[in-house]
Amino acid sequence: MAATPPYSSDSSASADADAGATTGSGLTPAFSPLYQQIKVLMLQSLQSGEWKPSAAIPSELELAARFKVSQGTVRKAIDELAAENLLVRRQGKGTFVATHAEHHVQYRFLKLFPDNGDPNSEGPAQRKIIDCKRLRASAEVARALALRPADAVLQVRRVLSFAGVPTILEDLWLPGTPFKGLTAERLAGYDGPMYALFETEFGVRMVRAEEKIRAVLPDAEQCKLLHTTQQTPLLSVERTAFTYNDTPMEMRRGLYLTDTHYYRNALN
Amino acid sequence: MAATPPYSSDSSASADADAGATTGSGLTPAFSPLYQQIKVLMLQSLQSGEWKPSAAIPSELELAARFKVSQGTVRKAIDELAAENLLVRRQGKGTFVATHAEHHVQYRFLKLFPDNGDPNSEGPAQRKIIDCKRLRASAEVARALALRPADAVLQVRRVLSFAGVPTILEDLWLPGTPFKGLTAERLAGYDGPMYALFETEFGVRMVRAEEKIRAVLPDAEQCKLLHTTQQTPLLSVERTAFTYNDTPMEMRRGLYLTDTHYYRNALN
DNA sequence: AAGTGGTCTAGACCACAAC
DNA sequence: TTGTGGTCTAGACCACTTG
Repeated sequence: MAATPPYSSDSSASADADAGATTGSGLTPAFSPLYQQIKVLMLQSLQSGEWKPSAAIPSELELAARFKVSQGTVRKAIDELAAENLLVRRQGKGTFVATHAEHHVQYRFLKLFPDNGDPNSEGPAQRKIIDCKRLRASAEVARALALRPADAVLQVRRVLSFAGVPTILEDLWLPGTPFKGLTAERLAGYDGPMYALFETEFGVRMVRAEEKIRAVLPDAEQCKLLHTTQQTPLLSVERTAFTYNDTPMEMRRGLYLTDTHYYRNALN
Repeated sequence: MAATPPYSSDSSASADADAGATTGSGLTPAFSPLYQQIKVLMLQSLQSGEWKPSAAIPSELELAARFKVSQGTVRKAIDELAAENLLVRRQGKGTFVATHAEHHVQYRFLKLFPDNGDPNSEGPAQRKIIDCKRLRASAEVARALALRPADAVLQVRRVLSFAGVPTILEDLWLPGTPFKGLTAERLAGYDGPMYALFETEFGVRMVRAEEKIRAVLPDAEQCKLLHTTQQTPLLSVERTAFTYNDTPMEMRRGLYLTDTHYYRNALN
């Protein structure tokens, strides 16, 4: 890029791939700025495993040289990836691939907090795997995971307790193929967040998620596991988690007891 | 800034105020980059009403001249303000002060959606003011609004219906002083979002909010207003909304019926 | 054609961390 | 001292909107 001016027709941003600033098909000029093309290339490095969770990526100057653009342009690409929580910048040290492990908050996607608002006040959660079995996807699960109906899925049921009090009952479903080999023992033996295990053991990194929340009453079995009554209303939290490329990789349904905890959300 | 180098001790970013790059009190050097100081100055222009909701702010070059910095520096300040939804950029037209009115989504802070996920499918909500009265703040409300207990507050109760079905029952409390003159008639006569009325009539712009969500069972009165039974679990959504400077300006408690709707949340 | 935001560059220098 | 991210600048040019 040092030789060719920006916005020129020669917008080959890298040696191995031409992202193409304009995919002119007549409709929708689809102009894409250079830093967006760089971002796509970096996303590929993340997805392919070239850059692994918690590892440092090349320095900005190195990347600028590799992609033949200025440092400012790769900075803008990194800025966006950092804003999406895919990368973490550390001044003086480098830029690192984000991870669900070694994250100072244990559960990044868990929005349930004790009434006093301080998750540290109750210590780490106790986890108990109730069940983990292989079965065929129901219509609902298949839709959520973009599978064919009756494809193999893994189903896990577990209970989370805080200060010894059962508070969350979770059922979750994972696509069978990427998670082949996952067992109840494997889950029980791991002491970090589940999403951290997915990263290290199966190379699946959850990037974002969506939740649908409702108020419900539990059935008899759910009551027993949560030590509560059928008259106690619970939060039903249905989550779909995605890897790169918006690929759904987990469907989860949680029942939250909210007598001593609440679901916190920030609106901007 | 054109004459003095960056990071110099003469970091007076504007003619009328010296934001001071370092408030050196011995501890915590508190280094603040230039664009952050610019951001603070722009925040003051927003807060003081110099720049009003939906109006255009000066162009980047004008601001650069006013603050005696480069265009890139004011861009970075604007970038952050836009990321916080305080400003909206429109290429070719200018940068505008964000507003709760004329926003293509009617209720920016309302996260309840119909099961099909499309809020347009059910048309606009019907609003009915049940009550609007002046009273003294309870301990809980006083705490949430940072008032003294027994200070005057306004209490409003209303019901929102979708397709004719009562779905949300809301109680909300506003500090008496800033909202002096607000009446049920005033609320009922306005057809835009409540937060838009707050902007135009009282000069109060809600900037962000926090919600605490629980599952609850309604009492008899709540049941009547929502046309439901005491055995139907509801979402209790407790919201505190803030203006500039993190000043709480509204406390609200909503009861959401979630048999045909759900609360949607995006996790990043 | 003029004005506004958006992109890109090259270079200088600061803050922070590690050796 | 070196290397990394972070800030700031000045200038060129592109994309979009409006007259």
